[in-house]
Amino acid sequence: MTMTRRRTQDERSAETRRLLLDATVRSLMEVGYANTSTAGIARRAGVSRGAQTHHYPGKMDLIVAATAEMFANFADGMERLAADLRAGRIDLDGFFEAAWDNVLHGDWFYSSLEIIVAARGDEELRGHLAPLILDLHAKFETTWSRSFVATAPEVVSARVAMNLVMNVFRGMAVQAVLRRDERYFREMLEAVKAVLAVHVRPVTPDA
Amino acid sequence: MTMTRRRTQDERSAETRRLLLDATVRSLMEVGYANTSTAGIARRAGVSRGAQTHHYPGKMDLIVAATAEMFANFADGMERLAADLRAGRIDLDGFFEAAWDNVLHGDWFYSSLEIIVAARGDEELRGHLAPLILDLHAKFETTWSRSFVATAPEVVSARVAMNLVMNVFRGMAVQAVLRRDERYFREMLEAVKAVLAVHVRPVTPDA
DNA sequence: TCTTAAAAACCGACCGAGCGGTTTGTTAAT
DNA sequence: ATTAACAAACCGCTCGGTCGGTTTTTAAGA
Repeated sequence: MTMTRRRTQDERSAETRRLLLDATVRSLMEVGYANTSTAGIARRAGVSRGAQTHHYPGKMDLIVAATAEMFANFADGMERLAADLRAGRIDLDGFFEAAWDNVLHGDWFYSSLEIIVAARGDEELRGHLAPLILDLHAKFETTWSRSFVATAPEVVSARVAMNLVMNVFRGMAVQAVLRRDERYFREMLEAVKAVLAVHVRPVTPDA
Repeated sequence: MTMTRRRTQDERSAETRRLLLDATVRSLMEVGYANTSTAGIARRAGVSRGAQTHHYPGKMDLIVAATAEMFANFADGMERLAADLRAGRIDLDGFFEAAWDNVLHGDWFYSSLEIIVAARGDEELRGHLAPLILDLHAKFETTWSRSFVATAPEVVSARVAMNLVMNVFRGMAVQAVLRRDERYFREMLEAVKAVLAVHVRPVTPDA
């Protein structure tokens, strides 16, 4: 028997919740928000619908909880990447390459795009998501301002530079849905690096 | 009676199709793709469901037809704007302001965002939309290359510069869903203008 | 330690609503 | 008379949400 006998209630809850949140993100990635159903999530999680409704009574609860966790994971990942840059383990070029790869191939961007678009016409969902986004954005700014200094802050501040990059990445990732052109995106990425190098440079390890 | 008697069949069809396509875009704007239904479109159009199914048998037909028309309208609007720039009726600053206003407050961006996101998980829809996007993009490039020249083409070509701007606008518009901050977007827009002015300048009227 | 009642986790059937699509019938143009 | 435009009822299906019942864990008392 591979069965784990007598798990505590907390363990059972945590396991089920984990399966459900992972399945929610997977469903958003695979079929999008419009085609994501509570039944589909439960099926992907390998959990009964009863268990799902017990832990997350409504669809909204699932989406919001999954989003909150996903955002936290992404903020952590970016901070780790920026820490590598500050410590000199990677250079500016490697930082942008990794960040873009994370946006394009990670779960975060397209999952959040799905729920952001869904939130546009859903007052309640928007109310739940707005604070999560604000929090994520604040974390980004902290990470970025610790990692970069502007060369000419009066023209383009470090904060504005960060948002420019984020917005270019966002736009590129949206475009990538209907335009799978590796060369085009490489060209764009190089241009972003070239343009940004003028306005911002990574902090040098002062040790 | 305000009734128009004895309209020709073509007139009746054109009118009904127009009402339906307009209603489709309105529905996408108001409730998003996920909550857009054929019945809702017919209701918005003030047309019976029978008439709707007669002209556009499936939901896909409505979406694709409305998208095609919307893209064409947007391409025309941009070309008109660029023509104003080339003719000296507006300056570079006015061009970017109008373009951004069009993205943020026009129907085009958010409607197309809805269907692009929906297309990500829908093979058939993607197949219908991809050529429309390619066509729109080609028109953009023509308009842009007639209106701008790169100052240092070997670093950032005019084409790349255009795509950078488009992608920044895309990203900003996505962000605007959950972040209604006029000052922030003004700041970003000024930065885009400043950064781009280095790499590109409008063609001067040669007359 | 053993018993047992309560609580929590879990299960699956059920429901009304809304969906996209089909079909049958009616009105208007040709 | 023929055809296109329009109308509305209908169908099978899936959705999110609800609910009564079962199993597992927990905790209190003998």
